[in-house]
Amino acid sequence: MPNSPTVRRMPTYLHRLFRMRNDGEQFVSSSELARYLRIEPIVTRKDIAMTGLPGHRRHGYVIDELIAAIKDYIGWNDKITATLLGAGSLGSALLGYQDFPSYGLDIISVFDANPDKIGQDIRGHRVFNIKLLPDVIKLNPPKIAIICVTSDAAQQVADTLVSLGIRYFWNFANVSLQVPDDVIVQREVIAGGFAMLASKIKYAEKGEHFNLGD
Amino acid sequence: MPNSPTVRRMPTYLHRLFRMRNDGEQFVSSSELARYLRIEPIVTRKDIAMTGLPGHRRHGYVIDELIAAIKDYIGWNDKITATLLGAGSLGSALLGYQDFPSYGLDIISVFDANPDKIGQDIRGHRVFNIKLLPDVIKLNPPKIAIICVTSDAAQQVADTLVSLGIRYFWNFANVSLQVPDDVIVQREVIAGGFAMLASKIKYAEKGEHFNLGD
DNA sequence: TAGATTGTTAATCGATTAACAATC
DNA sequence: TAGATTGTTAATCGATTAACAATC
Repeated sequence: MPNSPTVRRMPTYLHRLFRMRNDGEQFVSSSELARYLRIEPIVTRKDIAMTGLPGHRRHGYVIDELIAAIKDYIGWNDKITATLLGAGSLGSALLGYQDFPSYGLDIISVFDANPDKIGQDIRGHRVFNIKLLPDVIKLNPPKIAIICVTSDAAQQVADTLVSLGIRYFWNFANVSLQVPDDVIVQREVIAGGFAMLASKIKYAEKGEHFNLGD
Repeated sequence: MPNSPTVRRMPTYLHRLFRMRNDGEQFVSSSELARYLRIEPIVTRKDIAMTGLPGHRRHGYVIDELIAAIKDYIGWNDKITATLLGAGSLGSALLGYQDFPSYGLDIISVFDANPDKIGQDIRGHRVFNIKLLPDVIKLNPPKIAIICVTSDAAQQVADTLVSLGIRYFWNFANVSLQVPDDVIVQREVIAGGFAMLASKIKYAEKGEHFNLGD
């Protein structure tokens, strides 16, 4: 039932709403939020309608209520525990992502195969030897696994995690993980974003026009 | 004219095709690629049709030709020069991204405001003081700017870059940049991916069903 | 009241899916 | 020939956009 374009716009609304709340504002209109995202106000109204929150004609939406409604809609009121696989550059970057706690994401264990990394403390997280994966996960099972290992290693690590009962993955490796049907994988395709930009550049320079889209 | 879902699937096809080529294979069928991405073969055929490459009935597509056609379609045969703003954890992670050169992306300058970072060498790139931005950019103008500074600083940095003539942005900051209409911004919304996963988890645990989607 | 804003219903658009023809 | 695969055309589905009614 979650609708992808709507859900993906939600964090951007939230970011703006936090700032407005900080500035002491109480109400926001759909056109105000839409202008910031550079979309049509009707899209924003439809998005907000998905959360079930009613607005106030003539005044818009109550910012506090809207923040709560959006957070609830995208599941950011629920705490989600995670294990991070791979403490390389991308993994370390995610460990330093200040916003994660406010998203409800709590990284409770970190693994790497590199002896230089094992035992180290990265941003407050002790890095475990990936050989200890089964033991640590059994002792302290996370809800999701964040895959930041190399593309070559990703499938094997995923297999182990599936066998340990992990059913949700956030995959930053540049592969499509092969998992059982009841396992949910969210892929973060950084190459896909760059492909969009590169092809936009290519067509823009040809003078062709196209929808901005995502 | 580039179609978003199609373009975003292209790097995943490529990844698989590189591996197949490595294994010495010459032909690939749409159903083979589709199985890997867990989509319907007709989607793959439509995607490939966008590139204009004809296949061979009974045999599928010639892998070498398909790689070339996809790379051309998403602009990965053209070299794109970039400047990186922000050498924090995410910026450093991108500097270490081994795949970028094969995407045609060449980071030619790196900037940061942090005195601890300035002058340092990060993965072979000297970090410049962001105060030197105008001088360095004028001397060696990049095609795109990759924004990895904090959300607070992103808009100001973008304004400067726009005034220096940069017209393409890849934005990893969690804000919607306000730029002139002729400037193209590709946003990488990591929070959006997590929002998708979190709401999928929420609905999955309620026992509700929904399209897997992205 | 007039005006601004939400919210509903219908129309449009674009992407996916289905059916099947073409052909190697 | 039979079978596998591409490729075309039409149908469906889902998201966006448009029009406008409701109401504070």
